[in-house]
Amino acid sequence: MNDTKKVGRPKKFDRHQAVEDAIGVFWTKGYDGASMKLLTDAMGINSPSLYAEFGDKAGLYLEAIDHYANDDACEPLVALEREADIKDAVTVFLGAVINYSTSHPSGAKGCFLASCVSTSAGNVKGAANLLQDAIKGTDARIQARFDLEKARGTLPADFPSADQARLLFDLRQGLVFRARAGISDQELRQGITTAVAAVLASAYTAALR
Amino acid sequence: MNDTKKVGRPKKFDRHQAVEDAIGVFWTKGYDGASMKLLTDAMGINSPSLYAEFGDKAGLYLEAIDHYANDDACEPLVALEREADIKDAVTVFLGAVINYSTSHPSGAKGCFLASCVSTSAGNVKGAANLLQDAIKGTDARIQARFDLEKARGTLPADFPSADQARLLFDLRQGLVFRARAGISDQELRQGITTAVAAVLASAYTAALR
DNA sequence: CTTTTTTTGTATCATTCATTACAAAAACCT
DNA sequence: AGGTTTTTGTAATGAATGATACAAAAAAAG
Repeated sequence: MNDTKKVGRPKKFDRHQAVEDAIGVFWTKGYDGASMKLLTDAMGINSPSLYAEFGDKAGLYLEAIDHYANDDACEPLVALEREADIKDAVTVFLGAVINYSTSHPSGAKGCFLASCVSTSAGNVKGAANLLQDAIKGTDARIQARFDLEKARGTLPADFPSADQARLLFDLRQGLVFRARAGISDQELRQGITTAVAAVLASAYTAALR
Repeated sequence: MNDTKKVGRPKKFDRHQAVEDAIGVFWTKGYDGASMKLLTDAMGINSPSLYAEFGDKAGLYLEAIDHYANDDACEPLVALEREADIKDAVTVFLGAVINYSTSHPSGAKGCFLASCVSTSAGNVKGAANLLQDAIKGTDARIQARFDLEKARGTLPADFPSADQARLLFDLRQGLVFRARAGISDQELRQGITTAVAAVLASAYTAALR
């Protein structure tokens, strides 16, 4: 991208990598638990560099949230969009959520947004807004998959895709909450079938209403 | 209970009230964000009294979790058990969750367990275990209501009450997550009907499987 | 009334916190 | 090479943190 040679001593760190390292610390320790020492150690930079790059701790945090929320490569969502069959898609989505929240490479459990940012939402200015945007963005991305399926005729035309999208995402919060508490992926997986049925059930019960 | 006169200067605080005041601080600020100053101010005691009573900050925290998790009077659960009709019960349960997580008297948003304890689960020794117990206890309490309904014949005998209980509780985490992010109770309420249908749908779709 | 016991209140402790001053280092520019 | 610019690394800042020491206070016991 912007690898154009600039005057002055070159930076020793990659901005994206630094933010992702910071996410790992925030995610495991929470905003207040993530001390500058933990952050700089994990990011491999020293505090003056951090301050020059991100302003302050809160600035880094907001950028971490933004980076995390706008990561189009989020595995569960990609899986939801990848699988051809809608039932498979929802199933694989939930499986990916469980993988993600129980065995993330960073070692963190749960979800950065649900298990860290939510706690800090009222305490770090700007965090709540970013969190709301992330939630609504994910709702919309899930709904888009359902809408696609309606266009294909695989889901009935009156399938309430917005409602069911929120429902699926809400269910996900329950899974990552359990994962954060230390419940095993094996135990979590037992609920997948039920959840898939609940999310897609309105396709079958619609006629009954 | 133990109001038996004891020798020595009497305590100036009520233990239960102090713990509940502490919960309010932890809930809004998180474990690390809840400083001793904030805690002692809210509890109306000074730090030596706090340390004498609870050992240290972590001790107070664990007691707060225990107190919160074993509160049988939890409004949403009481409502779930109170309503005669099962559909009404689930509807009122979710409504109570929304009230609770958007307008709690303490001013805190979300849920103490989902929006505070979950973040600290890996960082405060003992918290994760208490959290798991709280989750499984709530699962069981919800399931009991479904089982009661099966015994009454209102729900079919093959209604998967354990699975649907976990589903309902997971859905709840999604609601309190949204509440913590600042989404209004009005907006949250729009999803209730869909959620109720999803939780009880297997009663109607069972025949189709 | 004195002693004993327990809690309170104040004042303080060493640590850790987020943040910054400043000089050496490493690049490009002329 | 000499000058300019930007980042690094070290070291230090004041403020806030969790936790205590200790004396005064308030009750029952003797």
